[in-house]
Amino acid sequence: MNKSEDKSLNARLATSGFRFTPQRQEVYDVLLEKRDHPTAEEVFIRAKRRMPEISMATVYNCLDALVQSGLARQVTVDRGAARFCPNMQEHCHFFCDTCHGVFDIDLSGETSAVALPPKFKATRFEIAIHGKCPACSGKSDPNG
Amino acid sequence: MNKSEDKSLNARLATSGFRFTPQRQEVYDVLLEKRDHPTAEEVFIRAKRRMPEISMATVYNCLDALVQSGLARQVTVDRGAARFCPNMQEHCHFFCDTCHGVFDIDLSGETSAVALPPKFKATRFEIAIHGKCPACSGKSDPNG
DNA sequence: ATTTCGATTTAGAATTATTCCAAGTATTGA
DNA sequence: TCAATACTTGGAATAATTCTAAATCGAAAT
Repeated sequence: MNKSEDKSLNARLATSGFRFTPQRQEVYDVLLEKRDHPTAEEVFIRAKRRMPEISMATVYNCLDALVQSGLARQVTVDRGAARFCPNMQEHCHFFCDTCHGVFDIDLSGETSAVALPPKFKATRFEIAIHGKCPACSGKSDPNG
Repeated sequence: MNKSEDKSLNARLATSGFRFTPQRQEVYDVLLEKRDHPTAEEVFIRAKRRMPEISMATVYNCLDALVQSGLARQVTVDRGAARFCPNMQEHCHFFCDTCHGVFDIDLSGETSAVALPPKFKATRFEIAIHGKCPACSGKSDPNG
């Protein structure tokens, strides 16, 4: 599945000053396999299936290396555990307040034009949308 | 200073099912006095100056009541402590990666038009912009 | 003004998410 | 192969927040 990803993983890590390790490969594979924005702990649980010796500290280390290498994004739902996403295309996130699912929303074609005051220099931006996903649109929000 | 705020504070709390208390008044006053997006702990320290008996648990409780009553917003900088903001006008936040300051950026006049897929229902959105504030535009980023 | 009942406050314990640490292991370059 | 350094591991430590139980307070009805 990730034959083609392998080379780019190794190269990407290397250009950011990181070494290629089996753990980083495994963590990256976990992210690519199921793109449901898992938390570090969820990544840990999934990675353990094929690599039972892996530790939580290593998962955090690997995720950090992937983020710094531009292979994954850290997604912050307000409070709670950080989530991780290997989709590096320009997109934002939709958080379902009912089922707590996280969905990628494409942003291509948007002409974002927030007018910053003079001298403010933006390097990146995040858009988080909260609401109800299709599966939960009928249900009432348990959180009120 | 907040003679006029008082009534609205009381009324807002009431319509959300909360009681008016001196602690909630104090916490709200702290937010209104210095709009630098303090964390719960910073609010706690400031509130203690005039109300030495106040506890951290109460500060969290009050902040939560204010947020639920629509008097304040919780601002999430990625990871780290939550910050609080009494500006309820439509705006987004600019995070300076150098001095870690948080700035309100006006959004009035923006025609945000993120195209959501069918059946997604948005209730609110957050835009976070990261970069350098005017004071830090000259400096190099200590974080790389 | 007094009673009453539920909301609120408090201090501290508990929990959650994450980072730090020291020791052993693996990887890369000479 | 050997040295230097990065990486992994398990566990301790930390940071932020939530929970808990008991005391207190506030609002509404007497």
